[in-house]
Amino acid sequence: MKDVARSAGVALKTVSRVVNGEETVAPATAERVERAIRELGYRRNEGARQLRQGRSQVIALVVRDIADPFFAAIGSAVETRAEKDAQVVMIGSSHDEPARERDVALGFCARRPNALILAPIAASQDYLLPEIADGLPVCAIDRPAHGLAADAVLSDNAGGMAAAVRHLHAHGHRRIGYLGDDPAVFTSRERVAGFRAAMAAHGLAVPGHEVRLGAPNPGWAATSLDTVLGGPDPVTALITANNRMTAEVLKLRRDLPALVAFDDLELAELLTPGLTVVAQDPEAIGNAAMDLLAAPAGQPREVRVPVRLIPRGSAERPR
Amino acid sequence: MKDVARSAGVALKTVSRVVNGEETVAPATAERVERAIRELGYRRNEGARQLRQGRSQVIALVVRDIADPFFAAIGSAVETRAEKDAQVVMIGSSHDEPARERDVALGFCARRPNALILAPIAASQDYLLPEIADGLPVCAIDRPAHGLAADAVLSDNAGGMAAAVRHLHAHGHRRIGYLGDDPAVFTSRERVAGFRAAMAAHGLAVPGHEVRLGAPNPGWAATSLDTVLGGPDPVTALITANNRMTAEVLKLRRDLPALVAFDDLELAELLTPGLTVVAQDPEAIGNAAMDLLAAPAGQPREVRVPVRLIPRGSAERPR
DNA sequence: CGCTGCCCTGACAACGATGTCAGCCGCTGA
DNA sequence: TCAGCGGCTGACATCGTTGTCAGGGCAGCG
Repeated sequence: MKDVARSAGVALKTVSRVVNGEETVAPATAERVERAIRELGYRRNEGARQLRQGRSQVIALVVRDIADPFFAAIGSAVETRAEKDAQVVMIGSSHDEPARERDVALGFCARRPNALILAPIAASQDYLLPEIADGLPVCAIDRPAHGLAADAVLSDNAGGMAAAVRHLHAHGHRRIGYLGDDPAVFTSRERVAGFRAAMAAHGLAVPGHEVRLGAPNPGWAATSLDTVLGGPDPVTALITANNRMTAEVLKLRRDLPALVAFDDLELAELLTPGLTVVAQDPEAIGNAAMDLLAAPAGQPREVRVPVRLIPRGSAERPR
Repeated sequence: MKDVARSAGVALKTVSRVVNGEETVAPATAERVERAIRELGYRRNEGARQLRQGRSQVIALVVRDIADPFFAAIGSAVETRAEKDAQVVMIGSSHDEPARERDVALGFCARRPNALILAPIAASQDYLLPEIADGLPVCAIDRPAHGLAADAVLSDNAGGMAAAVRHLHAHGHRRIGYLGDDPAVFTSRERVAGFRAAMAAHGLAVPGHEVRLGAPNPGWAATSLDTVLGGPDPVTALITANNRMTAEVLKLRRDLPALVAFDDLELAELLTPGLTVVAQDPEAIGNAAMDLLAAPAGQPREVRVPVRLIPRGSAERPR
């Protein structure tokens, strides 16, 4: 900047004005400065700018795993929105480890981002309290944050399960098995509660052994499948409540009963039969988070993003 | 920092020393400072640090689309490596638009990252020359950069096609159709050249109409399929050279001939039959890029990352 | 002609951290 | 006793940018 000023024969401040497109510079002067900028290949140092102005034009995004298509899609939506305001996105993954969530989030905070979007894993995010006190807007996605007042954008988990049950019921199923995640997980609790409520609303019983909640690993998936399908009176339909469980189940058996899966999968339509899913809307989640952050409020807000049932065959015809 | 210094009764510089873990601070003093840091919730401002030290601990990553599983996996690998050095990752997508690639990359450069990893789209990346002159290490991935001397990490495209042809040949196929991307794309040229070379090496002819190169949209995929499968003497096997073409082809027909697809797909093993692919190794690409950037050299280097043929059924049994 | 007000420009301090260098203190050894 | 040294600490300048404020020049008006 100093070089530009010297080359154009003006003061630093004038270069600053030109760079920022302020109106109060004489056209001839601006022209000289711009030529110098081009000739010298000058580019503003955003770090210094951030130092002077307080916050950098950066959105920090902490997800569970950026390689997960769901979070990758959220990242894509956030990035598209950020770009409109000349902001950039820092992305980090917690890999479902609380300590890593904290380290990554605090590492981001040290860069003084404009806002933080976080998919909470840890039991508490109170480590963010100093940052929030310092004016950092925080928005939780996928699950609510704990230990602090932050906005949250969540999928309509219960509504999705209601749709799944309604769909299966409409296709004649009365005994529906449910394979979900560990109930320690917030979304798992919401989904299984939604499932039970929907079953009750249809006057359907839910025997204990037909709801299986646990970590979606191959072993647990296999025993769970045996339990719900193996007895004298097996279920005629199945709901898998997350995509890892869905994948395990599909790998284990070709002769599954009617199936609705929570979470869409790439190529789900190419399977035989096509996989009927309750799809979350990651773009909408990312956009909603950006909306909340753009319009700060005194009170923490919660946005529920609709999910959508996509019939593709696996739940519609008898096997 | 000023508050911490006052609270601990020391000078700014001493706080700085403690924060940076320098040895020359008396244990009692360090203890006082650390307590003050905890009590005040002080966190170093990385922007200011960057200003003083020249570069921030940031890796900039520009991909074609972060929602693409291939690039998401690269991002994940880069992030894992970066985290080890307390670096963070800024990710942006060019969405295959040259202007956007440039804007995103230069926006990142303004943050003075430690290094830039870029999946080139534009005809030239010479807009980066000033940054490189300023000491920014740049590494291209997926495709080489043009207009500047930069390291590159590329998949072994030709080797992958050789493996595909070898595999199909071993399973008795002599007439192999090839559906690839627009030859304006670097990887497309490498792959089709690899295909032709491998066919020649096996003494197989490649009639012109059996190689179809174009943008992987539904219309082009349909006419291409008709061309290679429709004549009096249709091919008995097919290679799809990128995952979008693969998806289009799979959607169009159930009764495909033997098929090898370049690029792995989520759930490819669950299709009927399982999809035989030549899988790229995005983690290895991300890691190789980080390796190159960590060990700068005078000369630009090129790393070829091996690909791997994964037989899953679509190429192994007659249909 | 002098005053007012506007347009344009520049000097300077400040953002938060760290590199440089100087200085204080107590101890060692002659 | 005192020079010298090593361990520890602090004052100050600096990184690149922008907010604040002051001031020069000129047109318009009385």
